[in-house]
Amino acid sequence: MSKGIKTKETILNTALQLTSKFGLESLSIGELAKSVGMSKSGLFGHFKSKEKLQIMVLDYAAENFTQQVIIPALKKPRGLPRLEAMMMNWKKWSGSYMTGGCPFLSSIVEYDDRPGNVRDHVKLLQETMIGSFERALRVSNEENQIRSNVDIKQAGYEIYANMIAYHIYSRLLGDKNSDKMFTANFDKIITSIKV
Amino acid sequence: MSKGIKTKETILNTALQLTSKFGLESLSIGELAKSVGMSKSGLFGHFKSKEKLQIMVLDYAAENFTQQVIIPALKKPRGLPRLEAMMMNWKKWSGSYMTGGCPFLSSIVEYDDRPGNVRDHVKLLQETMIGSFERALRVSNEENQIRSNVDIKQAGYEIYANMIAYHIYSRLLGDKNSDKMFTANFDKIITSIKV
DNA sequence: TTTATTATAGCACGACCGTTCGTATTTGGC
DNA sequence: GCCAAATACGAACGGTCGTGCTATAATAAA
Repeated sequence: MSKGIKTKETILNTALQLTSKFGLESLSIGELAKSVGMSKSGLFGHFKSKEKLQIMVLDYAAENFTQQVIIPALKKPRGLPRLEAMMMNWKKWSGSYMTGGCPFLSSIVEYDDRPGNVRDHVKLLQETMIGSFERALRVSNEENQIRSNVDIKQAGYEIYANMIAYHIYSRLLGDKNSDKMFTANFDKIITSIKV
Repeated sequence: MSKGIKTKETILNTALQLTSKFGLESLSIGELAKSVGMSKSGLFGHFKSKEKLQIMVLDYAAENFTQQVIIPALKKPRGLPRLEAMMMNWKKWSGSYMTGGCPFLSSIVEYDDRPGNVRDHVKLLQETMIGSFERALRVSNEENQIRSNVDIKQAGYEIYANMIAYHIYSRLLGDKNSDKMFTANFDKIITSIKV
């Protein structure tokens, strides 16, 4: 492996941490270079623009998400157990950034009203994630774990809602019951669709 | 009324619109002055720092929220009808900013990991809003509209989750069914706690 | 080891940031 | 209409932003 992509990895790793704390927009090249310990122009050379850096950070986070949340869940039985594993993995993953929260959430909100490549990319990644949940739900349907008339998109929406709310309750509000409420709500959603 | 607070009102009005689109942090004094049509230093004189401007924008938005969401709902009967009215008013209110979404959401996410006055203020305002929902739920309890063993904090959490998810589904994902899913989820929550 | 390529640093650029200051203009009370 | 107070302006400050350019240092290929 060439040295180039190795430092790139280092940069993205630091960038992801900063993003999780300050958001994708506040991620500045100068500050990032300082954190990594290299010159601004040296770092800049790896990405040809700030926008490309942002998108690479998003992809890096997505890859991270897949490895930590999706892949391990595939070891569980198809359907609901797999979905539940995803939830638990996500909770652990989003809490694993000591200084910040889910690296996507800030990007979601920052760019939801700003057309452009970054917004498109954020949107794509969120759709992919929600798609994973919906797929698990469809499989649950095939396996007769949930009622056949369940509205899968609606269930995915509710699951997603639970994740975001948990994030805000635990991070902004600092509610010590947020873990309990997250689990209770997820259980409630599952109970409402189970056969 | 003195001219000073009249222009201040104008400034805050424009600032709120910009905030709803770009977030509190991206709100720059120069850009804001240009939008309002006055000099940067002239505008700056009304607020003694950027942080004070940000907090005033938050308070202005909160006042706006109270007037458009809470007050009108008070005309409805106590308890659940009032809560439902709040939801509908909020949906209309958060969609009333043509260019952006709920002016709070961006601030919530931007500042959830950054200690300081802005964060404290955002937190306070969110707690106040959620408190309004919880109060309506407690009244619903007194009026025997919901079961006496309902966990009010949990119900407030779920209602809040629905609001945030609706926002993201409609704004970022552009899902045309988000209205339907929002209503369906709210109804589901209410049904689950009703007597 | 020499060579070609890649990676990094240093410097400078124009633009914008929040903020301060001195000065002009406008306003409201008398 | 006068005068003090409130309001607005223009210019400038030290910083930081993203982004080029050029030259040097480290690496990979020959």
